[in-house]
Amino acid sequence: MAKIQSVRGTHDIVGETAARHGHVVATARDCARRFGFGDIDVPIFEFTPVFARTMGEGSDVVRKEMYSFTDRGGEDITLRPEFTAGICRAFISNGMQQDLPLKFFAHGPAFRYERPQKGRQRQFHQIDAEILGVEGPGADIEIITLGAEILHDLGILDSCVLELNTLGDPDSRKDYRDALVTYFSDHKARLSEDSIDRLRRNPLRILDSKDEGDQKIVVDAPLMAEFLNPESQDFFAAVCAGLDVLEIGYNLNPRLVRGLDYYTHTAFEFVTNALGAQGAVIAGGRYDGLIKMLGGPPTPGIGWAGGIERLAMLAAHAPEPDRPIAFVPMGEAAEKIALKMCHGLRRDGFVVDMAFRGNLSRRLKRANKVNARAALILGDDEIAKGIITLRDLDGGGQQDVALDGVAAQLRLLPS
RNA sequence: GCGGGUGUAGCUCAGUCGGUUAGAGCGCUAGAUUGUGGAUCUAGAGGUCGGGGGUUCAAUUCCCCUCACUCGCCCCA
Repeated sequence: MAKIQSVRGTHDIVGETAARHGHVVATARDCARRFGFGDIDVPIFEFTPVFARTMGEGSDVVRKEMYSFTDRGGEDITLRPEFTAGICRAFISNGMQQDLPLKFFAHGPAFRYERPQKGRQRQFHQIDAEILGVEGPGADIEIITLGAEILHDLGILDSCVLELNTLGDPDSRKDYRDALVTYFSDHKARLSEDSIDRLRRNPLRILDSKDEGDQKIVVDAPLMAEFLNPESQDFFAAVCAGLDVLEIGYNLNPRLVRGLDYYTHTAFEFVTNALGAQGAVIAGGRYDGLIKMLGGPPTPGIGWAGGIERLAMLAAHAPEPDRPIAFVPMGEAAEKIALKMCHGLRRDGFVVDMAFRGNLSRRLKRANKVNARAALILGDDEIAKGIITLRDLDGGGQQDVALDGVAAQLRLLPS
């Protein structure tokens, strides 16, 4: 490593990118609050079993994508590859079952050791929403609606499609899985290598295979719908009906699946075709068996995660921040007065930028660069007269303003 | 983890069929304008041509390895 560089799959988030990321998070959090979600912040690392158990020992993420290490105390630790497991662990650790139902919003970095691509980094950032303790389809409707509304607020709902499916309750799901294994085993000879592997580890995922040969076999595979018991059918119908009422469009996709056993009922993904292979921008589902599996009280849950990098790439530019006022002191006496005046203006709510160096010309150039609305120029001349020069950087004119009238005069500037 | 593409200035990119001091635009610094920005003009700084090794009289250019980015697969947000 001749030149110091960031670790593969990690990126510095600066400037325009930082503004866009901030915009995604702010928009999502604001939206989540309107839906009654409270903030939660859980540790960035957990004991490895928290993730290994919840995501499934056989899943790719656990088998080969986790950042796991032994810490100095000998503990087996893993950087979070997702949010759900940590939030469920926090729910158990803090005895929150008394407060059900609970609705949480979280955001922050997550880590997966994957081959990086655009929209897929090793350190990436997610927004996350979870509803715990609601058995009925109302939670499914609300969590999906929240996702749609965030996309709407970001201005990208129209470029996304909501893919929707149900896995049914555990009984339906098990019956279906068995039927699939039987069916695909009969066609094993013609399945791709990947899918033969999936047959053992995660048969539902064969439905989602992109291999052409697999797809020919999948066409005639049994459908989940045939295995849904009446309760599961009613549940899914209620979810769809709720989305219909809210006029949230969706595409029923019987091949959208979740491999792990504690997933039940609703599975969904908001997908875009604008990001190549990394099309899922918000995805989630119901995980009624998860908290029990972690050793907590049996508690239903549903949630989703959204990729901030992906959302930020799709979303329109972040709104322009408030334009600053540039404060330009000339000379030592002015510097002293400026220090105090700047502070006062900032306390009054103005955005004030004061360059730390440079002559008048230099500082006005900087003012221009930071898109300042106006400049306040204070030199010996002004001090002698007890005024300050207010220069309108849009119009170009300037005027003398009494020192105690600056705030009032600044408010008069047309934006 | 598998298969392909790409790495030249802070940024976007030319270029060298292997040959003396590697270029442009934008940006940056300074001056024209010692207290007045945007525009213009002038000058300047900035590159171990991603890194290492090999072939060669000579490598930024050809070969190998490696690192990073990127496209697809896998997986997923």
